[in-house]
Amino acid sequence: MTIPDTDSLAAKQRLLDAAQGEFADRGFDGATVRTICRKAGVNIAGINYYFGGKEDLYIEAVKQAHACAGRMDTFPVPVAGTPPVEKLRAFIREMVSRMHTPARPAAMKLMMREMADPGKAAHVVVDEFIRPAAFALREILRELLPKLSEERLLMTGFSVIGQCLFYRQNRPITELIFGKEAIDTLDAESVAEHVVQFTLAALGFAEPVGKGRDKAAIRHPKRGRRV
Amino acid sequence: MTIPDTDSLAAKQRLLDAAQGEFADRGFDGATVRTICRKAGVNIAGINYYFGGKEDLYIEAVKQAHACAGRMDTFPVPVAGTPPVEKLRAFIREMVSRMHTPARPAAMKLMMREMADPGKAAHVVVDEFIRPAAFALREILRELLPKLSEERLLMTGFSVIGQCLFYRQNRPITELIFGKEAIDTLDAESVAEHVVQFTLAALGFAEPVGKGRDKAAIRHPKRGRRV
DNA sequence: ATATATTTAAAACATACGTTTGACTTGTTG
DNA sequence: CAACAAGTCAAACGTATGTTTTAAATATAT
Repeated sequence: MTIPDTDSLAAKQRLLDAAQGEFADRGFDGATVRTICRKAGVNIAGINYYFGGKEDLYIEAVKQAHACAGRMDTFPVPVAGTPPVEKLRAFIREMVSRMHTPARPAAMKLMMREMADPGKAAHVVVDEFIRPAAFALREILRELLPKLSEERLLMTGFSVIGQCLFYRQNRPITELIFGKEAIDTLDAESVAEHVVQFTLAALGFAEPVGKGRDKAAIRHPKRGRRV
Repeated sequence: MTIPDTDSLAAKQRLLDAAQGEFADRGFDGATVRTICRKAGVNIAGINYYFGGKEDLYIEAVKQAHACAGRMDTFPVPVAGTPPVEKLRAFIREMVSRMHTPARPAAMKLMMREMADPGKAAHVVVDEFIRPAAFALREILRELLPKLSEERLLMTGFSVIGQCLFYRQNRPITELIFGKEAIDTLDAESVAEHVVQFTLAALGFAEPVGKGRDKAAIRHPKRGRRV
């Protein structure tokens, strides 16, 4: 029995990286083992040798992707006593930021693809990435709006997430409608600011959109409830 | 030259219907011409005979789908003089309704799939289905909030659409997270009501979520701006 | 009624895919 | 050195797919 040397480890890792890119760009069916192996500089047989088959390679690629993209439960945890409004603001900022300019675009792309129609690797993404974020948001909202029913709490969370996901899930379509240039001008900061204000206003913690003086209205609400 | 008789029309139409279902369920690559032909009760050669190939069949299926799903620019046009708030309310209701319980589920599914990663039939869907709706919404919002910049106008529209699309685009994932039962209880009416109130509150035309008396707050805003 | 065009049917074709095979190289161990 | 396992490689295998071909059946028009 030999301990795999650096070269073989590198081969396996190159395979995973190439797979991540190809699966992200073309999906499970669209990607071919031949292309992945060529991009990785590994022989065709390498996939079956190291992973046992295309499907196992895919699952491993998704696992690595979700690890690389950063886990949702590692959101910057606010210091104790942070007002819930600030927690919500931080959550939205982080969410929009990760959607807009992820550290590993291919990894994020692959994860989103797996979310779009969940396959055999979905539960991994959900368990370690999505669910913690969803529950964290729900707790923030519960703290913010204690009187809200569970159903409304759920839908309110969906309203927040829906806004954040929209720009990533529908970017190609929005570019087709309004032109690539118009969409490109919407940087992560602007989007985050907008979603924060839109959401806080909807919940009564900031001036309504179109009132007040934009960002100033967010930071110093005059009619918004205090927390 | 002969006019196609009813049987041949039926064969072509059966092919289109079967294609719509298969493409919707399995995507372009996942669907096979053999399965489509079998479901349509037509010989394998029929696809190439009637449409010239799988791809042309797909495009035709998408065209028929967008026609069946109802064109977005045929949204119930409000009577002249309708307050913009009412227009927005009607828009959201129609949008959520069509997303939640479409008249032709397969058709809607196929359209959403084509939107998710736009292919050769995307421009058809965009030109005749999506763009009119997007522009209509923008005009409603412009009328509602004349002072808003173009950029904010765009993002506000995205906030509305993002909420409406979320439930359809992410239903499988939400079911994985919160359980199928919890999601199933969110009927179209509840969702529409919530999105309407959330949005109107964000724009300053209704009570914030969690304040007031739910629907009553929507219909009789006390602090909301008058229109 | 005959000729022509249209439609249906079965089989074959060419290609691309995931996988497997078997030989060859390399590195470690007794 | 010999033996053995791990890694690498090119070639082949079996299968599924979209398409084409060829021929028969059916309908339409003159």
